[in-house]
Amino acid sequence: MSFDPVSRFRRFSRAVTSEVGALDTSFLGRGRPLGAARVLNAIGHGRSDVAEIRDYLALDSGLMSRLLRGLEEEDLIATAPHPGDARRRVARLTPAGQQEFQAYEDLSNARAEALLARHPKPEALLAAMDLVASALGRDRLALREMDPRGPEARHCLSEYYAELARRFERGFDVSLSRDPEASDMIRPRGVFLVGLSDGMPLGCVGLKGSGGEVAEIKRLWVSPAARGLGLARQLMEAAEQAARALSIQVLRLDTNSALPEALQLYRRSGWTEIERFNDDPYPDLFFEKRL
Amino acid sequence: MSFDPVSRFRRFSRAVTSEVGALDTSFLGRGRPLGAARVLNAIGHGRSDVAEIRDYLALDSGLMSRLLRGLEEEDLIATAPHPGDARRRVARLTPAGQQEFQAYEDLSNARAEALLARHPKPEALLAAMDLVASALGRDRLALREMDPRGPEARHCLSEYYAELARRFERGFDVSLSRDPEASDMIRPRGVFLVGLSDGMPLGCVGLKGSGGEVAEIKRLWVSPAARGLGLARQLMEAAEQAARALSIQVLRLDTNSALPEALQLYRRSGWTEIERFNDDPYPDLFFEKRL
DNA sequence: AAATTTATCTGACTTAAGTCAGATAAAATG
DNA sequence: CATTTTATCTGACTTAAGTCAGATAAATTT
Repeated sequence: MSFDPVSRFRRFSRAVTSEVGALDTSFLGRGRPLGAARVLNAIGHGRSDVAEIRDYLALDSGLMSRLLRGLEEEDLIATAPHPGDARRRVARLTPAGQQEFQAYEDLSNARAEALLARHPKPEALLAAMDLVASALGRDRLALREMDPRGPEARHCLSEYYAELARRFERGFDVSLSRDPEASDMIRPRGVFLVGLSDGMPLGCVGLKGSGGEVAEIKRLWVSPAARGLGLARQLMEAAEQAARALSIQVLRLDTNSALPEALQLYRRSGWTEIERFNDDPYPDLFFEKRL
Repeated sequence: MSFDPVSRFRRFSRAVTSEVGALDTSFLGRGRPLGAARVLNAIGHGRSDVAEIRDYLALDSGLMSRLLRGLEEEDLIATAPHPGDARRRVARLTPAGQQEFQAYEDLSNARAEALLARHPKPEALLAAMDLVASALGRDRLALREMDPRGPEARHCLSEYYAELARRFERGFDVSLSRDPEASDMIRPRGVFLVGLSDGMPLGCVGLKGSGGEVAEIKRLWVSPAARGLGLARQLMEAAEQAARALSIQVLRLDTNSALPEALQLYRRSGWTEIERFNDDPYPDLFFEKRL
C-alpha cells in the first residue's frame, strides 16, 4: 500500500546524516578540531562535571583529559576540583570561552533559523521534529520536580489549556476554573512534576495538597509528540510516590469525559469513580484512589 | 506561547546526532574503517562512477583512490575503466562484496525495524520522518520520467486515489473513473513524471496524449510530506515542457472543487476554465491552456 | 588503618582521516 | 596536432582520534 517503512526510515537517516555532517563541518570553520568544539559546547550547555561530559560524548579518559588541557591552554575554560569530591574535576567557561561558545551557538542557531525560514509550514515541521526527537530520545526522558511558575511548567500549562479549549465543546477559560495556587503544588504541601526530554518539557502533573491527608491530582498533560510512550503513566506513578512520601492517604481528581485517554489510564491504574466533590464548571467525572 | 522554535530544532539535532553516531559505530563492528564502509555502501546502492561517489561522500581524490584500492585488496569490489571515457573508472561489487554489503544493509534495517517496532504509532512516526526528510533534502528533489506501471508510479497513484477517497464526499472508486491507459502516458503519446527525493516518490503528474494536438493532464498528486515546497508547480511546468516537445498545442484537465490547492495552482499558472468535455462522474471543473 | 575503588592524568602508542604537490593518461579544444 | 582540461593515482606528509598500560591522589569499604 505504501513505500516500505524501512526504506522510509532510511531515507530519513540519509537526510539527517548529511545535515548533521554539514553542521559538523561548519563547526570546523572555527579552527578547532571537532572533539574540542564538542567539549566546549558541552561545558557551555551547563555540563560542568568532567566525568559526565566524558560519558555524554563517549570519550576515552585520556583523550578527554588532553582535550580539556588544550581548551585550558587556549584560555577558554578553567577547571577546578569538585567541591564535594576532590577526585572529580569541574570545568567552566572563562569569559573568552563564553564568547567562543556563543559563536558556536550562533552557527547552530543560524542553521536552524535558515532551515525553518525556508519551509512553508514551520509549525508542522517542528511538530514532526518533536515527534521524531521524542521517539529517538525515548530513553533520555526524565521526570523532574519543578516550580509550577517556572518556564517549563508554564509551557506545559499553556499547552494544556489550549488543548482543553480545543477538546471541550464549550471551549475552556482558565479564569472560570479553580486554578490551584502554585504554593499548593510545592513542597511541603504538594509537588509539580515535569517530564523532560533533553531539556524540552513533554508532560506534567501537579499534586495539590493542603497539608492534610487528602490531596488532588491536577494538570495531567502529555505533549502530542510524546503520546503513547507511557509518559502519563510514569507521571502519575511519580506523583503517587511523592504523595506517599508526603504522608497523603487519599488522592482525588476531577476530569472530563472528553478526555478518554486519561479516563482509561485512571480506570486501569486503580482509581474508582466517586461523587462530584467540587463545583468547578468543567469536570463531569470524579475519581479517588486510596494509597 | 510555545517553546522557542530554534531550541526545538536543536533538540531534534541532538537526538538524531546520537542516533546517526550509533549507526556509525555499529558499522565499525565489521572491522573496517567508516570511510571504507561508506564507499562500499555507496557502490552497493548503485553508485558505480568513482567521481560521483567521491563527490557524494566529499572525499579527497587521493583518499578515495586509497579506499578503493583497499576494498579491491579485500576482494570486495572490482574497478574497470568507464566504457565511454577511459579516464573515468567504474566500480562494482564482487560476490564477496555483495555479501558484505548485505551485512551492512542488515545492520541498518535491523536498527530501523527496532526503532519502528518500539514506537506506539509507527505510521505517525514515519509520516513525521518523511516530512523532515523532505524539508532537509529539498534541494535533492529531482523530477524523472518514469513508466506509469513501475513501483514508484504505482505508489503515487494509490496514494492519490486514497486521498481522493478521503476528500470527496461520495468517496472515490477508480473503476468508475476514466482511468487512462498506461500507454497513453508513455512517449511518444504522453509522459508520466515522478518527483523523487532520495529515491522516495513524493509526487507525480501524467500527460495523456493521443498522438494529436490536444492532450490531457492527469493524476497530479503531491505527498503530504512535500506540500508547500512548490513540487506541484515544478511537475506542471515539466509536463508542459514535455507537451511542447511532443508538439502538443492545447492542454486540458478535469478536476474537482474539493481540491482547492490544485484549483489555485491552475488559475495562477495560465489555465482558463472551460465547459465540461467528458462524462467522468467525479470532476466538476474543467480547464484548458494553450501552449 | 589497610585495602580497594574511583576519577583523572600521563606517556607511548596505532589507526583513520585529510592534505597537497606532482605524475599519468585519456579526452576535449583550438 | 599541440595544448589544455579532466579523472585518477602515487607518495610524502599532517592532524585528529582513539587505545592502553600504568601513575597519582582522593574517596570508600573492610
